[in-house]
Amino acid sequence: MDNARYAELLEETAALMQVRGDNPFKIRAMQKAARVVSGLAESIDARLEAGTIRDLDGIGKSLASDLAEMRERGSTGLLDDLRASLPDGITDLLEVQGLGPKKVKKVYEELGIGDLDALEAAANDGRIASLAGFGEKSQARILTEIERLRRMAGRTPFHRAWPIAHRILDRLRELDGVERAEIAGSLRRNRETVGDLDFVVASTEPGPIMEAFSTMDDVTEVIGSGETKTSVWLEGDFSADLRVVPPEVFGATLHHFTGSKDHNVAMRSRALKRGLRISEWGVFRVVEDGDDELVASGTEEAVYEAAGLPWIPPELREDRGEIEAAESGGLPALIELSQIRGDLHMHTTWSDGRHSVAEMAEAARGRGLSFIAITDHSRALTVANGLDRDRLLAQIDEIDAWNAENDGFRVLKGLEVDILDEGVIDMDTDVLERLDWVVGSVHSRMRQDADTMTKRLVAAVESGLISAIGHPTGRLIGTRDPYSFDLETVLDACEAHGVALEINASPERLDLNDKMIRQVLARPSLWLTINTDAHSTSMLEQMKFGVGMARRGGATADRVLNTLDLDAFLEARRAPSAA
DNA sequence: GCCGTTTTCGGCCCGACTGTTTTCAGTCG
Repeated sequence: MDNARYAELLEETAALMQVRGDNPFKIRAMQKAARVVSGLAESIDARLEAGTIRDLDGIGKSLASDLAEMRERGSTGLLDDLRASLPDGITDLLEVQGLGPKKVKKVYEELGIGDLDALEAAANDGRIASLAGFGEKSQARILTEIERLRRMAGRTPFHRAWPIAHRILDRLRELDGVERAEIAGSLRRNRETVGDLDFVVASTEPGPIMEAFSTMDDVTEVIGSGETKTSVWLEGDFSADLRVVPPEVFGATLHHFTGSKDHNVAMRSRALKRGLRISEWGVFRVVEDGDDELVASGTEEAVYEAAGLPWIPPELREDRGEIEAAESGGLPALIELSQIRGDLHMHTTWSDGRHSVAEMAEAARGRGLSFIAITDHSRALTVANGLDRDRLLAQIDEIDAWNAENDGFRVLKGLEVDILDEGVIDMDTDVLERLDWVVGSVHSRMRQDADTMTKRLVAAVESGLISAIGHPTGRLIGTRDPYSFDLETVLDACEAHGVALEINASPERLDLNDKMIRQVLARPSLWLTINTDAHSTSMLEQMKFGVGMARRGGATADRVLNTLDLDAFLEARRAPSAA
C-alpha cells in the first residue's frame, strides 16, 4: 500500500471523528499522523516491516498498530466503527465553507442530513434556518457555498494562482500608505497547489487599503471585513485574504500568514515551554498578573531569534522536522536561483518551440546563465514536429556553428528523446553519442500499469543513452495524474548508470515534486537537475518555480548538476554512450 | 492519541471575524 493511501485513511478517520465529536486532541494526533505519512520519503510498508514505524514523530503505540492493521486489511477497527455509524457523504459536508464539525453534527443529528444533496434540499426549504444556532444568513451562505463547491475542483494549481497573486501584489504596492506588501500563505511556501491567496501589508492606514482591495476588478464578493482583515472571493472561485498591520509588527504577521498552520502550532507550543507566546502580533514574554511584554515583531528573523531559532525558509515550514533541524543547526542551505548556471531542457523552432537556437541562447545568456542544452523533441513526437536523424544532424551543425562564433557562453547539443514502449530510445545510437546531453522522457502510453512503466523507465536508463529522465512522473498539476511506476526501482537504475533526475520547472508540471526530491536526495550519489523545458525565450524565467520546488524538497546546490560550471558539469554528467 | 529542558500524567496555539446572540460559540487559518 502506498503512503498516500495510508494518509487518506488517516484523514478519513480524523474527519469522521470530528463529526462524531471525539476528543479534539485525538483528532489532531490523527491529522498530524496523516501529514507525517504523506510527507514521508520512504514507504510506510518498509517502516512497518523494519519495525521503525514508531521512530516517526507523531506515531505512537496506537497509530503504529492502526497502520499495521491498515496494511493488513485496508482499514482499522476505529475506522470501521466510524463508517458504520455515520453516512458515507458526511465528510463532504465539512468541505462547505462555514460548516465545521459541530454544525455538521447538528444538521446530521437533528435533520438526518448526511450528504451535500440533502443539505442543499434542507437549505432550500428552510429547515436549516430553523435550527438553533443557524439563521437565514447561514442558510443562504450554505447554498452559495454548495454551488461554489460543485464548480471548483479543490485547491488551485500553483501556475494559476501565481500570476493572479502577483497582479494583486503589484496593485497593493502602488497604493498610497503601503509601506510593504508581500504574498504569504502556501504560495510563498511554493506549494504546488494553493487553497487561497494571502497578502500582508504594512501601513498605518488600513481602511483605504482594504477598501481598494475589496473593490478590485477580480473581486466577485466580499466574504468578510474587519479592522485589520478583509476576505474576498475572486473570479475563478478562489479566495484571498488581506491583512493590514502597522509596520512594526509586519514580520510577525507575515510569519503568521505564511504558515503553515502546523508550523505555527509547533512554533507556538515550543515557545510556550520557554515562557513565550507567539501570535500574529509578535512574540511576547508571558507575564503573570500583568501585560505580556513584547519581545519581537518587526521582522521574521527577529521572531525566530526570539524563539531561539535561526530564520527558517518558507518552503520548509510544514512541521516536518524543520524546527528540530533549525534548533540543532541542521537546516539545509537551500539552493537559490542565482546558483543555477545552466538550463538543460528547452525547445526551439526545430520542433515545437517558438524561438531559434540563437534566440534561446541569447535570452539565456541575458538571464545570466553560462550554458544551455537545446533538447528538441525526437521523431516519435510527430505532433511536436520531432527531429529525425537527419534533422538532428543538421541541428548539431547549426549549434556547432553558433558556438564557433560566440565566446563566453556555450550551447550544448542535446535532445529530449522519447522513451518508447519497453524503454526503446527514439533515436539512433551513433547520433546520440555525438550529443552532450540527452533527456529521456515518456510522452506516450502513459497509462501502462506500474510494473510495465517501471521496466520501461529502467530499460531506458540501462541503455546508457540518456543523461537524465525528464519530467519523471508525467503529471500535469490538476489535469493529469502522474503515471504509476516504482520510483525507488528507477532510482536504483539511475544510481547504477549515473543518470540524473529532472525537476521540470514548468509550473504546470513541477515534476519531480518535493517528496520525490527527498527520495532522490536520500541517495547521495544521485544528481538532480532543474530545467525550464522552455518553449520560448520568456519561459526561461520559469526556472524560479523549479528552484522553489527543489527548496521544498530540501535540495542544496551541491546536489543539482546545473549549478556546476561548464567543465565540472561535463565531467559529472552521464554522457550518452551505449551501455 | 502523543509526548517530555517543570517526563509517564496532564497538558495540547492563537486571534479575527461572523452570526445568532444578549455574552458567545463556531469557524477559519
